[in-house]
Amino acid sequence: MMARPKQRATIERDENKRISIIDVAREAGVSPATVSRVLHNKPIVDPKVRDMVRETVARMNYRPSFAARNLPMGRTGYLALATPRGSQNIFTNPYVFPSLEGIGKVVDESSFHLIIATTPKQISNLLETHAVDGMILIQFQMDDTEVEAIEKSGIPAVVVGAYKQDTRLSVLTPDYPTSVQIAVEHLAKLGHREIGFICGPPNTFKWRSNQIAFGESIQQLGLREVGSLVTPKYTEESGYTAFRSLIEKGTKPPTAFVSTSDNIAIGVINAAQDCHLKVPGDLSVIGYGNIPASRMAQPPLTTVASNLTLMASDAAQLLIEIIETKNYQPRRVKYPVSLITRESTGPPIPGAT
Amino acid sequence: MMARPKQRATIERDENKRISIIDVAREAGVSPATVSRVLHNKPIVDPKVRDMVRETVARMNYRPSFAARNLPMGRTGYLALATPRGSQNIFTNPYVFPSLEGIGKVVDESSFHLIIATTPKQISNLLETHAVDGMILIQFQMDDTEVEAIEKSGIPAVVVGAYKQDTRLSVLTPDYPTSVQIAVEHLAKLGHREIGFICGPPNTFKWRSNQIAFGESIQQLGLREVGSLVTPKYTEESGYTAFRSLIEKGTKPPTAFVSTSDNIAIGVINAAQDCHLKVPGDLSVIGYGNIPASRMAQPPLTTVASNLTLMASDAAQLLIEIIETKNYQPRRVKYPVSLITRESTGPPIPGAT
DNA sequence: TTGTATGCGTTATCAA
DNA sequence: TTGATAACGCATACAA
Repeated sequence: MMARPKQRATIERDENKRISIIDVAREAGVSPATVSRVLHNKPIVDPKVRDMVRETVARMNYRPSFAARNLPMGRTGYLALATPRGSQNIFTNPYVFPSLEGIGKVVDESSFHLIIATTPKQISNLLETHAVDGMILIQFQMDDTEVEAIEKSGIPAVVVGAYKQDTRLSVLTPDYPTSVQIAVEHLAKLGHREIGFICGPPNTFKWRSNQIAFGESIQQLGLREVGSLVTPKYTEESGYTAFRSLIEKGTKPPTAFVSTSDNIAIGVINAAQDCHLKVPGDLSVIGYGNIPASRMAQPPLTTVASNLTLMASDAAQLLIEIIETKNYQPRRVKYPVSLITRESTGPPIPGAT
Repeated sequence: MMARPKQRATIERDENKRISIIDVAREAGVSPATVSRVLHNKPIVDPKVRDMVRETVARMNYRPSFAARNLPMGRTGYLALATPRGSQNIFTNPYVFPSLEGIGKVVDESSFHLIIATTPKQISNLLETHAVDGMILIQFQMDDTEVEAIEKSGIPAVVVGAYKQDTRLSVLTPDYPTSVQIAVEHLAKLGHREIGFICGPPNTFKWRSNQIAFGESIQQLGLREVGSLVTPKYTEESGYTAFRSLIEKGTKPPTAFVSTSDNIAIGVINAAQDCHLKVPGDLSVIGYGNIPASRMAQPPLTTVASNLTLMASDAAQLLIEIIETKNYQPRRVKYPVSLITRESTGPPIPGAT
């Protein structure tokens, strides 16, 4: 009863139908298994047969189906780059492109394709349909509800950036504490005694460790923390507004700010200049991220850089390794950061205004 | 690893194994077919059975496999956004994010997932493995060799931007000729009589139609074309260098430039200012694209805008329609453009320098 | 070294 | 209304 005769015999070729490995096998006069072995360069096949099959494959212009090939192996062959709020204005989110470059290099040389999910819905769809074998997570915040779903989905995932301690995911992080420390040290060396900290929104994973690092650095160098600000977003507008409100409240600003975001730092500089303060004479500002806009700022922004492209390519590599070896041991890697000195920092000039 | 006999029967649940529709069927005491019918809300199923199956699905937290579900339908369920040179510096390629936003909206509401291919290799891999059902093409140039492969692959594809006439692909294009025309008219109205054109690299699809449109506009308004430039890239550096070399050759520049790229225009402005020319007093400049940087430029750039997000979402919608209806009739749609007047254009001031 | 047979997880076509 | 069962296109134990 399983020998149900096929409607179509071999006589007529159906133009609409995809050509399959069976067609190739029949044409070459071998079994599908042999064709498969040739396609995968298995050594246990007769060179003559191999060449003949290869010729047939080429002549018929046969390409295996990606989905069908992965199905028996219990995988999809797709990875995802997941980043909520990803399609926002690029000035507020300049982190995806460098990541894409790093991931692209790895994907190029792998057998995987790359999905991009830039909305919560796309991310949860991916999870629910089992449409990817693993995920790279970028720019997630504590209140992004998808992290919960990802954690308990069991899907392999690698986080680039700060993330919680108690997790089954692997995490590749820039050395945020050191980034704050070298920023503070740079300002101290220039002669600043009163420094403010701008840490961005508190609902981010890096917030707490940065706060602690700043406090410690300040204390170690015998400086005073003055005029620190909290901003609701990592945007220029956020930084601008925060500084303006500081001034409007009549608070005397410090002589320097350390920000954990270039965008915020640029906003602060603009606000300060609009308040007729000279940067860096009256106010020095350090950012974080070394985004393209930081180089273009007036004055060009001193900032702390990490190699996001490298981190992303390492993340992709690690993710593929996890998928292929099924070694789900979470790993944590810390990446070095470096200070890029430009013109937004300098010695404080008392009474310059 | 395939026909490996199961060590354990139904008694103990194998944690490593994905739960399949068969597991659910067995648990619910029905056939897989019935479960499938419930999942697809087929009306021909007994309400009691339906509810019971739904409950079982929920209890077992069962999610159908995306790949297995699409395989019998002869499709993959994935679309691709393809853009060569995509991971370059975001300042030279600010077009992908708005596109991503538009496409994301459509993908969110569809049953498709979105692949992103930012290198030639990723694009050809996609083609060769049949890993996507269709492609959206952005920022392709005439000498991108992949267009040839895409054309003859037969895969459904929609191009956003300029593209050749003789093609089986659908094309959604901003109205480039009008963009040039309104730019020239704006300058004429301000009193400019000698205008230069900067059209970017000649190996792009929009080059020729733009050139023609500029010539016609100039002629119709009785103006003179002076000091037109060709740049090898759509970058700030390109624009900067081109203008500097004009000056260094001793050529007297026109009083205004129309550029087909914001990046180039910004580069020209910087070069002019470095040559001690006032913008817009000595030189007015119009760009194209309305990229974020155009608003931040000093002075803010007058430019021509098109709605890239809308075009991209329309492209995604059209692509899905093509795939689902199998109507491969190529379509062409032209999208309106509008002038955004900022401070980089003004009346020419003779002898201002 | 090669072919056969089975499984991957689902949908669709039957027959019951 | 439901249940077997054949595809979908491929990879791979196992037999030959």
